[in-house]
Amino acid sequence: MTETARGTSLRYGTRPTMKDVAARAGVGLKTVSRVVNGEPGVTPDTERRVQEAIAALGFRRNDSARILRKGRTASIGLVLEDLADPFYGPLSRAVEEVARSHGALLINGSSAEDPAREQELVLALCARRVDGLVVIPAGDDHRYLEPEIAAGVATVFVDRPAGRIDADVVLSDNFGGARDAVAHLIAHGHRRIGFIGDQPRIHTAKERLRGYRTAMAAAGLPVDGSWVSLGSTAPDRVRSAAAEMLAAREPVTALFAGNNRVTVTAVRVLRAHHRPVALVGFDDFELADLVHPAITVVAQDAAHLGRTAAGLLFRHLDGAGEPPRRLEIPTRLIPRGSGEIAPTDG
Amino acid sequence: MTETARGTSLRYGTRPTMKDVAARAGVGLKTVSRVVNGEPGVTPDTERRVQEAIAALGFRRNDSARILRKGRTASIGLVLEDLADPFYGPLSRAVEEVARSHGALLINGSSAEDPAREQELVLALCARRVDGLVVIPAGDDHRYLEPEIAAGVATVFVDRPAGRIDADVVLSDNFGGARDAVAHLIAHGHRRIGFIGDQPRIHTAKERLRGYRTAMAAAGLPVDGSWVSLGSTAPDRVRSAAAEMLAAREPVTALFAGNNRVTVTAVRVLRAHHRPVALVGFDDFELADLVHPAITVVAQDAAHLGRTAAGLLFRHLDGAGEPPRRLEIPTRLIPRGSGEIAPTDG
DNA sequence: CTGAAAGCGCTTACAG
DNA sequence: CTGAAAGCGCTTACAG
Repeated sequence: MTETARGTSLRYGTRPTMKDVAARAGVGLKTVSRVVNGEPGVTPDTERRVQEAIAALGFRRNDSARILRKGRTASIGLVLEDLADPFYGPLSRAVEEVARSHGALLINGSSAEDPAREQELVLALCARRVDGLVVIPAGDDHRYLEPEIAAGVATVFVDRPAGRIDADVVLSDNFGGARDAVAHLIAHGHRRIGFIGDQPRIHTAKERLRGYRTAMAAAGLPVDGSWVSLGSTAPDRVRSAAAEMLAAREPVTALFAGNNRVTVTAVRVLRAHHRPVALVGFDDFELADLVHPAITVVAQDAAHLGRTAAGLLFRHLDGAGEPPRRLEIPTRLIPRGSGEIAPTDG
Repeated sequence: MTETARGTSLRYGTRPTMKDVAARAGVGLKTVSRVVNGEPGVTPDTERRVQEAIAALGFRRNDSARILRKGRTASIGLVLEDLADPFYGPLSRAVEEVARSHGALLINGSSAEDPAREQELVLALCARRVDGLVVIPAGDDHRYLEPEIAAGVATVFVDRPAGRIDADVVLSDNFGGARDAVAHLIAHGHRRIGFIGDQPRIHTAKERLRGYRTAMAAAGLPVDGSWVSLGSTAPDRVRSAAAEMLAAREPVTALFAGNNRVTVTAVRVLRAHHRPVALVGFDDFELADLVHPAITVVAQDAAHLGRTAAGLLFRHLDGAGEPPRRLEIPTRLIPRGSGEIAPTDG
């Protein structure tokens, strides 16, 4: 714990290096490297001396230096919309587990649904030389990533496809799930069904709208323009969209909510409404079965999305030279009550 | 896009360096460094030539090399229990925002409540030379961190204190919140109140138990041993603990649930129970107001915890040589219905 | 079994 | 305004 003859120290803010360990143990640098990395070819006696020096100095290998020399950083980046959103927590954790099983760390960042911030984050991660990227894109033009991908940064998009480049993508079956949800409402007798979704520039919103329209068309039902409302999922916007559909001369008798945030607000609006209205929401959430009526949802498996994307990423890093793929994860309709309410004509 | 005379290339997996840019632009290395870092002292013409070379080669500065030379990595580590837990999402996001405002990236890891995994993660982050650490500890002995802290890794513990070392910590007022919750139930007429909490080695569980006991004692109420059950928060364990308390000869008339996972299971158990039982839960959650009866909770502000911890961390990194502090974030009782149910004697 | 030299891609300190 | 040399802390390739 004291200074060595060669000036090595535990001074605050200064860390011992392999050189310091070598000097203290009276061996060469390479021998220290061998011990630290568990390489063979060191006599037990030498090894002991090196270990003692390591312990005495509190040495810990500087992985930044190692990374610079080796080329691989053993870290991957995950860019998503918002770490605080309950949909992305399980997705993140799943990516982390896969990374961990490959000995890699995870650097996480939120784009806040801002394309400029997404790009800034992604390029910062590339500058750190992450081995790969899992991206839930906010923007719709990812040509800025082309040089990085060409330089070897494995990249997989999740939840939404990449824009204007050819890259791996793992999606939920947004179209099929939405179609099933709306078909379910139709099967329960509804003819006037409203859809409140996220901003139309978001891929999932577009796909879910397409599912809605397809189900309506398949049943031979017309879609009144006032039944569809895409935009921000902020409570105020959703609230007024729902209020409008419910107050029309011929009001909707059922609502299809385009994601979990919309569903939560829709539940609050319907609770205050004078007449029962059916509801199916895209995305499951905790306690959906305890609300009254329990909420029928189209569940997507966020952890499955994350696991699949990370798996694809590491397959690339392990050298599989496969062309970009598009994988789709199925969704599941879970009837719980709110989606089975019969239409009540106003 | 073609090879230069000096062999620089866009070959897959190989990235151009400043040296390549310098060669192509016909300038020295230091000039490229100046342009890349926006340093003054470069003529417009030279700058243009360098920029052209950068664009042509698709150069992006390697921050690993930069970090090695500069000493600071501009990244901090966050070790928590489980990224998928809704309590940690907002906390993470808050830490990320503070890091971002200081130009730092966030490396995230889940300990899965395993002390060995916590240590492994923390030391891996130290080896990467993160500038600082925000730790939600799983273990209760953090002496392994002493050399790292001495070497200058700023460290702040959140949600639970560090074990056997003196370090900054930001906590919720677990004791006060629990005491308020139980006092609330007592004020509504309850005398036999059960407490189901997390494993007793976890600091928050101990503190909340202390709050429970203090409130009971303050009201002059005895606590029967069978009314307190600490352990895993897995649904099965919680379910049987609750069932036992409700089936006793003199059953509890109210439950205090020690965290959000316990609360969720308690709600399910009570829903199936033949007689109304009051419930207050520690931790708020989405839709708590939509369940019937709406759930009375003691809310803690996870984002506030994260923001405070990260703020403290960067104050240290910015050179404030303050001694370790212990900050406490207040909790808030939110009455919604389940906590105001009167006792019904069996 | 052991170690000196070169180099990873940058920045720093200095000289022109 | 510009650049050659040294060095950050490791690993690689090689020689003894």
